[in-house]
Formats: sequence, structure tokens, C-alpha cells
Amino acid sequence: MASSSSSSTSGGPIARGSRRRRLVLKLSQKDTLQALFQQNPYPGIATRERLARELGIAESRVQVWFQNQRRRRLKQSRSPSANMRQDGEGAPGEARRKRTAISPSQTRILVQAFTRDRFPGIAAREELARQTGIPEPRIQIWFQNRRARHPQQSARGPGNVRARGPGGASATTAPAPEDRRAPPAVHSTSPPLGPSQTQESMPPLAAAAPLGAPTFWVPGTASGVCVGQPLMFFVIQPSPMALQPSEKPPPPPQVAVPWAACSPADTAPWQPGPGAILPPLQPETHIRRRPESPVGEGTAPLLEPQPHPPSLPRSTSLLDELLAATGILETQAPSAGDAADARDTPWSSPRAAADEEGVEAILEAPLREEDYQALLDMLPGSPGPRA
DNA sequence: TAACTAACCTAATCAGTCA
DNA sequence: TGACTGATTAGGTTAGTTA
Repeated sequence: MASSSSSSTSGGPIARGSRRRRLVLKLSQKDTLQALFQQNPYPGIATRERLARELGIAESRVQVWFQNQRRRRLKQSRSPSANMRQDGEGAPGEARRKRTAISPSQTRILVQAFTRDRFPGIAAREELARQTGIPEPRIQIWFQNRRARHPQQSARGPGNVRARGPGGASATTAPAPEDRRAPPAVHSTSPPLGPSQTQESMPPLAAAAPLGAPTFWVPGTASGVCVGQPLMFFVIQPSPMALQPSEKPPPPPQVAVPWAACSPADTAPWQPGPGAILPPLQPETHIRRRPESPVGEGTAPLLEPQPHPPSLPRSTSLLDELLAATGILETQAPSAGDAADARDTPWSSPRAAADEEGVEAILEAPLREEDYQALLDMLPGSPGPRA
């Protein structure tokens, strides 16, 4: 839209260092994402979260990846891909993220921050996340909405307006003093595991929200037995909230999508089976994201918790299984039997029976304990000096 | 160095909540 | 029911990685 031309184009290069550290997806991760994209370019929150766990990245990154991917696809083939949502009608089928309730006190904090800086960088956002307990991605959205709806509410006038002419912020000049760069002070605050120590993708309710629902339910299984292709055998530890009795019963559409997952609410009591993919219950991106230093050297990458060591054949085999099972690899076209099951979701290739095989031991400790410990040590506020 | 792509942005719109 | 506001989308740009 014309909008962007005014903002990004002209102006606004975001000062270096205010951006989140660029995530470099591994080939295997990309493959998995691609494969899933083939099935559903518009995954709902539940799917994104499961995928995030599977890949060991934040849900917000999964969301962004799908956004970028859809865009690339559309660009490539201007024709609306068959997979792309047809305007209007095709609802994604999966639930959105639950609306995040932001309390007045949290809003106060955010508004204060907004008046100081309408374009907080990653460090500032994370600091706000720590202060408010709201996941950083939600804060980012909050600022986006706020900017759109309160165009002029900022103590820092022009300087805070991102779109500046050709030299705007980047050129030197004055990139609004402290606003674009991450104030050093912030660094120490980077919350290893703050109130939202769950992954950033986990809003307060997220763990409990089996919203994804419809397409994940297996017909006839009141408890939503985990079926589907090995890839998406998620065994998620049910949170207490997830087990609330008030949980809505699964809605009707009963198609088991390939990566059918267990809804947290319906997962049997925690029992990591042989094929279970244990979500790396560790700080994920938060832990590694070192607040960018003022002079965005950006180097000194922290250890990235790599969920799956590159050496492992795991992802390929998983991907292979997925592809094979969905027919993407060989045929591109669903088999007759599949088609029969496929109901109306174009991307949900039904294969509900893959559980016989399970996943082949894909569970792999993302980090060795020492590494993990070393990582922790590197965190600000951590007692021990880092390695 | 160019191509690719993650991250970020705006604008529009959908959708939940509440007075 | 309308206002407010969080979530999602398309589409554009910036900037870090990689071949």
C-alpha cells in the first residue's frame, strides 16, 4: 500500500540493533515449514504453537515466516494459488490466538512507553514484556495498533516519527536519541525467564487454549486421541488450565489433519511415548537473545539452543515422512482414499492412522546440560560468570 | 556483490468485550 | 449496538546471510 512507501521507504530504516536478531532457519526447519505451508498457508494459533515447539523457534517467528512465505508465493505466481485463501470465503478453519487481556496497569506502562517511543526496538519491547508480563510479540502488536489508532500521541514528536525523509533516521542524524537504539540499561533486564517465561509464543492462556481445534479432532475420540503423521506427534504437558472442565467440547468438523496434534487439553496425562517430541522446555529464543549492544555489532552470538543438532537425520526423516504421508513428495495429488477423507479443507490431508509407527526417536536434547548451564550463566543477572 | 529472506512497517479488516 | 482494541492479513521496505 502506499503507506509503506511513506514509512519504510523513506524513512525508516530502523536503527541497527533495534531489530530482533535475525533468525537463521536451518534447512530442516525450512523444509518442515515448507511442507506444512503446502498444506495450510494459514495455520491457526494452535498449529503455529505446535510447529514452533517442533522446530524449537518462537511462535511469532513461525507466524512471520508464514506471512513472508505467503507473500513470496503470491509474488511468484500472481495467480492466487490454490492453497491461498480465496478471498472472503475460505476461513482458515483454525482459531485465532485468544484475545490478550491487557489490564489497565499494563496499559499504563505501555502507554508511557509509547509516549516516549512509538517504535521500540526489540530490547525495549522485551523490557516492556518483562515489566508487564505480556509476551513481546503481543507488545509489538500493541504498538502497531497504537500507532495506527493514536497517530499523534507521542511526547517525542518528529523524532519519533519513523518515516522521515531520505535521510531520516538512518542518516545519522539523529535517530531520535535514545529511542531507536537499545538503551544499554535495558540489557541487564533481558528477562531470562520472566513472568512470561513461557516462550514468547505463549500468552498467558496459550498453553491452555486448544483453540486449534476443529481440524485436529479425531472423530469419535472424545479425548482427541493423537493421531496423524509422526511429524506432529506432540505430546504436550497439559496445564491445569487446559484441563478445565469448562473446556469447550470439540466442535464438529472432524478431520484429522496430518499433523494432527493432541490438544493440550486432551492429551492424556503426561506420558512421553517413544515417539513423543518433547518441546524443549527451555528459554528458547529468550535465552539466547542478547540485547543488542548499542553499537550493533550483533556478533557474539549466543549459543542458540538448537533443538536438533544438524548432524541428526531427524528432520529429514520427519519431513520425508510428512511428505510421503501427505503425498506432497511423490504425487502432489491426494490419493483417492485421502481425497475421500479430505473433506473441505484443501490442505488437510487426512491420514489419521499413522500412529502405528510413531516417530523415530526424534527426541533429542537440544542442549547438553553443560551447554545449557553455560547459557544460563551468560544471562544477565545470572550468578555465575559465563563460561 | 547480488539474491534471498527474516524482521519490521502501515493500512485495512476481522472479531471479542463491554458499556 | 457501537466503541474500543487485540489479532490477522496483504503488501511494501530494510537489512542480515549466504552463495
